[in-house]
Amino acid sequence: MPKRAKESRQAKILDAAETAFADDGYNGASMRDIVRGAGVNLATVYYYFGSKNGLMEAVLKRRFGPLRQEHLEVLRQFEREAKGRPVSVEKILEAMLLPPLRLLAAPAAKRQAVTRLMGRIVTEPDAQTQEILHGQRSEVRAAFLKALRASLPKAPAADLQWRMEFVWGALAFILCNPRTIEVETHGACNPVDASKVLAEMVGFFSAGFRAVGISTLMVSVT
Amino acid sequence: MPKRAKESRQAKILDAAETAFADDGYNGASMRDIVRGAGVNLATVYYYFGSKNGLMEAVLKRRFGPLRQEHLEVLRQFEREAKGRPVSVEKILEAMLLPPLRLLAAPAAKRQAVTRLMGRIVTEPDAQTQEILHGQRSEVRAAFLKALRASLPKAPAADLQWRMEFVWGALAFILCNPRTIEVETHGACNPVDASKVLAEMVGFFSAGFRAVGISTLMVSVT
DNA sequence: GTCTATAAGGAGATAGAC
DNA sequence: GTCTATCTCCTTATAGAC
Repeated sequence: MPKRAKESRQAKILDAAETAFADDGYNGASMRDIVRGAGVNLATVYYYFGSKNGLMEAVLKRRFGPLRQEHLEVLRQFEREAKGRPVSVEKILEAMLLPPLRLLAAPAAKRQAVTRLMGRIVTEPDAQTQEILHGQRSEVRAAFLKALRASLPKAPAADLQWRMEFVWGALAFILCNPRTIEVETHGACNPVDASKVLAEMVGFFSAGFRAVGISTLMVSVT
Repeated sequence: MPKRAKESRQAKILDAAETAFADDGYNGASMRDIVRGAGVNLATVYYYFGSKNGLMEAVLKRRFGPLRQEHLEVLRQFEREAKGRPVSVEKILEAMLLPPLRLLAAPAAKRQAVTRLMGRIVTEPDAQTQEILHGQRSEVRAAFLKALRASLPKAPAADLQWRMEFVWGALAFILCNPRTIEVETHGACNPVDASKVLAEMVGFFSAGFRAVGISTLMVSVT
């Protein structure tokens, strides 16, 4: 059996699994759904991936590995372009948002599954899943936090961290259910138009970052 | 059997179900887990709620109904206080964020389940679940959008809608997994401190809203 | 490497006694 | 209203032929 055929077989399984996990979640998707979608035998999946958990792990690693790399590469590229000066908040935000949003511009068939899975995974408190991502996330977060601190040296560190969390949250929300957004806004917002989304997010969040520390209102929560 | 006992029985089931659904998701939580947590017989749940889906519906309605009411009430209160003038962006944000964040300040035992369930539900693309929330969400969104348009009359409507989606997304993220945030920020961010979170969010997002339309950068996404 | 067949158990839901 | 017992189906996973 040639190597190309093997790889295509595994890729088919990963594609089907990605779609199924994105649609129904880890527990909701069954191995039988997945093998039906991939057009392979049930035992084949266990031969290649060992277990349902192993399959999920492979699905996540295939996507989040390259994404992490791209995140770090784009940021480094902007740092090179800045030639020693701190990178602007706008550029940092672009580096945070562009790699994931680019997935929204992927071919239609795969697009929805990839992004929904990503958005979903971020808010899925399942311990095993979280652990798979922890290492990658920490590294990316640390890199962006460092860039933000250099760019906004006067801002308290905790404020920057909070704001970064808000950005990740908004991003996850967009990725997770673009359809809902389109429906709830009666078509005014079209999440598939990635460059528009990027522009909106950068404009919105950069203003927020630049205002850090300006107004600190306190409200009692009772 | 006195009415009080009945209610307490149903409430116990709802509490256990809320925790289970928040922990493991709809598909991951089993009816047997739930009855174990509630200390009741399996058949009791079917007697009161008919099916697993009916139980989920009841869980959601118990929380989202009052939340919707509170959202609208707080906004109306601020509108009264503004005496005909538009409500400030800061106040609108407070009205959006305070009711859900207040749940973070609830008694520790229930707190986590309620907020995680809410955060999770928002990003759960399950069709049935989404439908349960659609009506409530539309009404709340419309009310806040109207207030925002009155407060920022020069801003393009689509921009305001995008920005509102970002706020909901960030909120869902905080509610969903406060623990992850605490861990990933090495304790710098403490999501349980609701008034701090509110202040951070209002400060961040109000600056973003006020900057609407100022800078519209366009980046090619390729 | 790929298949069939099946093990072993958990799921949602219900019938019917009390 | 509450319980026991059970039905039926589907789940993950594996053993073993080819």
